[in-house]
Amino acid sequence: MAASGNALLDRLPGDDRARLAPLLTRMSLGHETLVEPTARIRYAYFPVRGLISIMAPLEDGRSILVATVGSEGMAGLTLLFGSSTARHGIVSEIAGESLLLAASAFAEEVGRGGALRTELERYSLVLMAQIAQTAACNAAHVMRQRLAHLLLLCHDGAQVDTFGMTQEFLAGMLGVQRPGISHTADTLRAEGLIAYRRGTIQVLDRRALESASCECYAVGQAEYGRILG
Amino acid sequence: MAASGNALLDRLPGDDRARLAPLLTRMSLGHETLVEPTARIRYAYFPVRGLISIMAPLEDGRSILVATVGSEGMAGLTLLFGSSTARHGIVSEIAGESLLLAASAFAEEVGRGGALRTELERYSLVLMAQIAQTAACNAAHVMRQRLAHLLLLCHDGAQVDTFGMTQEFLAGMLGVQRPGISHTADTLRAEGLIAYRRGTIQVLDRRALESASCECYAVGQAEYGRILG
DNA sequence: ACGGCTATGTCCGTAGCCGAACATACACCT
DNA sequence: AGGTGTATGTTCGGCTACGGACATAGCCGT
Repeated sequence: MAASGNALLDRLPGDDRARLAPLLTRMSLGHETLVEPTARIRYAYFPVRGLISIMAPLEDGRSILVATVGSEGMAGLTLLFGSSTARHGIVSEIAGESLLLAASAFAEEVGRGGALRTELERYSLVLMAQIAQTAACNAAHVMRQRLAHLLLLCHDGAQVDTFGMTQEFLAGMLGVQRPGISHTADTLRAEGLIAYRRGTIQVLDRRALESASCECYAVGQAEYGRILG
Repeated sequence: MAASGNALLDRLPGDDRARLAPLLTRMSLGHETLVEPTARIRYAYFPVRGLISIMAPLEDGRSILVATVGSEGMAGLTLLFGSSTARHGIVSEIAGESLLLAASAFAEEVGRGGALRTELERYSLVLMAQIAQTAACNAAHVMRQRLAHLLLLCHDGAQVDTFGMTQEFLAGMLGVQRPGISHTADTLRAEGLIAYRRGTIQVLDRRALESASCECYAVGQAEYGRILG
């Protein structure tokens, strides 16, 4: 069977994948909200390209990024533990494609206690570590580091150097003012790390971007490798 | 059977509790580190009094609070998903008592797929929501709100109005400078919300403390009620 | 009673970010 | 080609917290 492009699915044994394959629907996602906070989660999302974000809503109307999901993971993980009501927003931030599995089919599959359940339980550890790292990051690191971190995640998700992303969206995810992003992005551009124009960002020097980022990007990668690699 | 004092355990059916009871060891905890990051998790901790914190380590040596565990929860939750290596520090911040369950006995019990496993899977949703809220909180709220939030959590854990806690520890948990806590705590004292002296804090006006706190305290309570209440 | 440790109070200059407004300029649509 | 909407650039004062230092004072030991 051909690889799906999603790492969680592609690590499953052949028979599990064969059973799941006909239940998966491939869908193109732009920049759009997939699930609003407090809404019902209708699907589990397995990205193959693009970037999905988990956003925590605040009373003042803002929503802050707490984790991202690319082709290495799954969005809608609370379904695994029987909760089909979203506490957080699930937003497609970078256009791409995802494999969708209806909540009912998902529940049936993980109820079998097979490989997918085991895989997702481990993935939940990774996600929890990522969220915890974000919490520490938001308390300890400055905007330049956090922006570089986020751009690396975007770069990974997009799987190409150039992807659609506005400063407005970046500011919203980090919970900072848009002019702050404008200024910080400008220094990254002046240093040759990135280029951008009206809604499009291009990564020019990924290595330097990793240096500009805080440790949190590397920590996330390492945790994934430690638990699921 | 008498109530253990830990809400997770006390919600279990009688036969599950009877099976677990002889395996639990009651232990007094002061202000001490229970598990260092990267160390083996030897026990699951079910607090009955006191407050345990989950701390995310940073490269610079600091550790930031990402969640707290009181008598409503359990520390060492990664054991549930088969990970016995701690990514985060587990620290007893406020003296109290916990029921300890050895990792091997814990694994055997949750391997049965009984009530404890179900309960803990739901609790993991609560914990994940709490960590996500901390991430948003650290990005969006000022020190006064965050300190009030933390003091409320301490108050809940201690179960009395007066408990041992230094400004140094508070500063470490929030990832801020100690003089900042000194100044902020002073304003709370001037307003009559708390009193303190050398390592001891007293909550005088809990209602006002809730008003001074950000929404994050109430959100945490609500999520617990929604998922486990 | 005394000395020493630790917790707390206080100060200062500086950095980072907020909050808000306004100016510019690109891209799309007609 | 022109108009419109949106993305980006830029400025400003003000506030919060940093980072580091030093002073005070309560508590514990001997």
